[in-house]
Order: sequence, then C-alpha cells, then structure tokens
Amino acid sequence: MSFIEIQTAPAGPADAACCAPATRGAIGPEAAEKLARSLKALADPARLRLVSMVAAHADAEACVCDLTEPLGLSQPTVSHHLRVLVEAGLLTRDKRGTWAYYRLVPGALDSLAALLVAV
Amino acid sequence: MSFIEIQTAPAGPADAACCAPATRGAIGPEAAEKLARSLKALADPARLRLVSMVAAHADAEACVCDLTEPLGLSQPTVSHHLRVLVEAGLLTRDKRGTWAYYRLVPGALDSLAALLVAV
DNA sequence: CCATGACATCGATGGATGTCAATTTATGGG
DNA sequence: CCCATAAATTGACATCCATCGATGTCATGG
Repeated sequence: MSFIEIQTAPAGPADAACCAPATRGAIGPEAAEKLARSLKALADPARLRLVSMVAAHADAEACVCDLTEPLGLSQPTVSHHLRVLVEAGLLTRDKRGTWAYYRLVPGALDSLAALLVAV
Repeated sequence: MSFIEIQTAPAGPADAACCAPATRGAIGPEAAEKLARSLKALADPARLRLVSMVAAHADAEACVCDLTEPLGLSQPTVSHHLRVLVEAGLLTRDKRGTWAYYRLVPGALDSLAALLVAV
C-alpha cells in the first residue's frame, strides 16, 4: 500500500517573522487526493450505515434487499451507494443467482484509519 | 469526545432465506450522521494537506500566509477550508495580533480513526 | 490619519453528488 | 415460453460544495 510519500524539501532557512516555506514533512498532493477519494466514499451517513449493516449481518454478507428497507432509501439509491463503496475498495460484490451479496473487504477500514492518523 | 453510541439490539434470530431484518449491531442513523460530518470535513485533498502542513510546521502551528502559496489556492479559499476544519473540531484558531495561528487538536484524528474501525 | 498587510465574510458560478422514476437485464418458476 | 422477482442502469432534477473575486475588519506603521 504505502501512499505515504513524504515530500522532502531542504528545510529552508527560518524566516524571521511569518510565512515559513511550509510543506516540509507534509503529505504530498497526490497522496492527499487518493486518501480524500477513500474518505469521500465513507463520508456519507447512508454509506456508513451500509458498511456497518453489512459487517453486522449474518455471515458478514448481505444483499440489496436486506438493506433497502431498514435504510429507508429506494433500491436504486442503495445500489448506487453500494457501487461507490465497491469502487472505493471497501466492499466486494458477489452475484450468486438472483441476489448480489456484499462483503466487507477485510483490512480496508483499518488501513484507512492508519493512514488517517499518519496524516 | 466519545461519539461512540453503538445502537445495540437483541441480535435477532438468523433468517432462513434472504432479507433478514438487518441493523442488529449496526451503527445508528444519528451516529452515522455525526461521523459522516467529521469525515466530510477531511474528505478533501486541500483540507488533508492543510491538516498535514499544520502538523508538520514549526511549533505545530501555522498562519494562513504559510499555507496559501504551497497549496496553490487563493487566500479566501484557504481561509474557508480552515474554517471547515475548525468547525469540525480538528483545528484550533488562535489570533495573535495580525496573524491567526492554527493548531491541530491533540486527539482529534486518533478518535476519528478509532470510530472508523468500530463502524 | 491614511496606507498597507493579514484575515474573514459575502455573493456568484460551475461541477459534483444524492435521490427517485422509469427502463433494462438476468434469473427462476409455472 | 411467459411471467415475477432482484438488481443494475439511465435520465432528470435538486442540492451541496469548492472556488474565486470583491468587500469588510482589524492591527500595524509611516
């Protein structure tokens, strides 16, 4: 994984008053972009509840029909949110016959949290 | 802080076919709303970089003028992002004379990450 | 007392996003 | 072969959000 890529700069001379160069040990623009994409996928009440509901469901998997009614959202909307979560690498989709089963990707949330504290 | 409020339910009986009740040990709607607000504040490349730059700056504090140029955004835009971060409880603002100094709130990122893995 | 610099707020605009209704695809049963 | 159900996709619409320019406020210095 490791999107950490510290942007090292020579640590310029200390400025007398204000306005030092900044961005010494800070996160790089592309790493920020990547992390923001992952966080944006989770930064929605419906999607947080979906992740939580999938994780708490029996066998840790659930189909759309399990999730539509308790969320209070229409089926296409739930499907859309699930798609966003799958594209963000947080859930996996497994279509078996009529139903599509969603599962939590094992270490996804943990590595995201780890990146967060390292920002 | 502690927005942890897990919504505990009696853990209903396993359903035979599909469509179990769901939302057993899942996060509640209002907890999801609150967490989503915090995550949304961070789910932006500019704000992630701002948090990182403030944390990496000398004395762990920085004024707006330190941050505008390396971010490549205008001063009002940077000010807006900093305001969002302050309102989310991630940064503190301390106006001393001409300059406004921003600092990272000590445990903010960590407790956010802890909430994330507990979703 | 006015000029300047740092910062915040306001207003406008373009783009992203959440939502639903309608349609489409696919599976399974009669 | 046709119908019913489950899901995904599409299209349309409303809302939110990031960004910028203009303006306002406060402190400092000539």
